[in-house]
Amino acid sequence: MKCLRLKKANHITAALRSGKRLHAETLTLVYLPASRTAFAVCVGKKYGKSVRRNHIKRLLREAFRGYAKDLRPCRVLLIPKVREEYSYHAFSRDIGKLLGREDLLEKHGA
RNA sequence: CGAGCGGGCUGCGCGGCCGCGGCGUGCGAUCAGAGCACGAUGAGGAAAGUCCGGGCAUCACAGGGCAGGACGCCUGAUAACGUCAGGUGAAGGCGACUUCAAGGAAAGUGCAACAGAAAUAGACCGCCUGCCGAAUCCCUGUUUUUGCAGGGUGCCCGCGGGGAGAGAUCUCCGCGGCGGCGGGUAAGGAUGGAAAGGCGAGGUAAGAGCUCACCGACGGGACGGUAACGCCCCGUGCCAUGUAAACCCCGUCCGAUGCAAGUUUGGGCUUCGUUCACAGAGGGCUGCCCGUCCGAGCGAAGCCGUGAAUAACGCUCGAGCCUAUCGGCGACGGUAGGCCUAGAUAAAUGGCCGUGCCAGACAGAACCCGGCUUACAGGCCCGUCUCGGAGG
RNA sequence: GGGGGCAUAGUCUCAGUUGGUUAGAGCGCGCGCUUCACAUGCGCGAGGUCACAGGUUCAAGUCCUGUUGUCCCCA
Repeated sequence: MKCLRLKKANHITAALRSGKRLHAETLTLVYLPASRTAFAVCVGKKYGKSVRRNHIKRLLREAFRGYAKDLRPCRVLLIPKVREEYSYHAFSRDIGKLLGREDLLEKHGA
């Protein structure tokens, strides 16, 4: 799971510049095919104070974790949309929907 | 029973599955890593605001003066403090108790709008009193002014008594009013945050600390207390308002910068230097001055930019925590025993299910401590505590 | 993480003296005049919890303390 962290600043800016953007009800997902799978979450100050921001990041990581194993190698940014309430279920459902639509998930066992 | 006051504690619990941070052990084994398994461990009372105080680090071993800043009843605690404890005083509350940046306004300067007669100082009204009823007022001239001269307007009202006169009326005295001028006074006066100690009595023409009692103020002395201060006695007739979170004075304290401090390792370029001495420029040490250091020994300084806005160290054992005991009213300190309790770097604590009354407030470590301040759902405990009601 | 600044009318730009009684100016907005009409010009007018909460003072936009928002700097 450690290897999934996307840290390099230039990687993030490259993904933001030339990656493909997918929109869902609760979040925006940006991805760029790469040799290794890595992801990052974007939660700035506009989402609230530190406790609230940390909570959003945890929910996003937890939701993405469920799909990481089956993902084709690419770099992914997760950007939530500002709203009153956040939940694990909504994030998980939307990530699954977006990844399935782009056919990024390998058929497990195929 | 009701309403309060003060103090303290806690800050969802349990079970299951999946997942995260660094650490240890083992496996693994590379150019360097990584990865896997197991184990214990992993946010707060405020981690927050960054308002104070320290440690620590660099600048110089932390220097002198000015400027600047902070604090301000007393005593103590402490590494230190603007914090804490115990007291003093003042204000508030029936009370338990609470609150207070609480030195100096006779060292000096500034400010005090509006209102009000008057604002740090006085006489507008009023009160009392003396003289007067062309008192006065207006104009002109003159004079430094007071004033003087001339002209004009104009000669107060009521009551009582006496006198003169035939009467109309005139005149004198007393009292009162009205008015004019002068003097006394600071009792009273619509204001104001503040009005020349307060209140009562005596006193007086009216008044006034003018005199007296009480209270207050000021000065001196005795006693108690380490002290702030308290209390008592004596004296002074009483005199200078407020503001120092205005400048200021007095006392105490403060070097600057802050872990993005700073330390370690490697590359390139430029500049300086010629080993001593002197001088000048520059830079650092604080805003200024002084003073001082650097400017070297084959190095130094500056810049660039790569590793690298992903290196390592600093980075967690510390004025540490827990228990017992002793000293102290207490803050706190001593002794003994025990314990090791996050160290991340886009940054770790979450998700789902079950369950317990309710879906659980404020909120997330970033070098570390001591405080302060601010935010906070709910729950629990303590007290010879206070007030009110009822019963015995 | 650490250090520092700012907040006054309408998401505008700013004054406001040593605390003093009515918080002003420009642009904008509204109305009227001018024009055939518009622009310009002229006149009049509205519009303020001085970011919020306490305190000092007789009196606070101003002084002090806390809170909130916003901006800048530091490897």
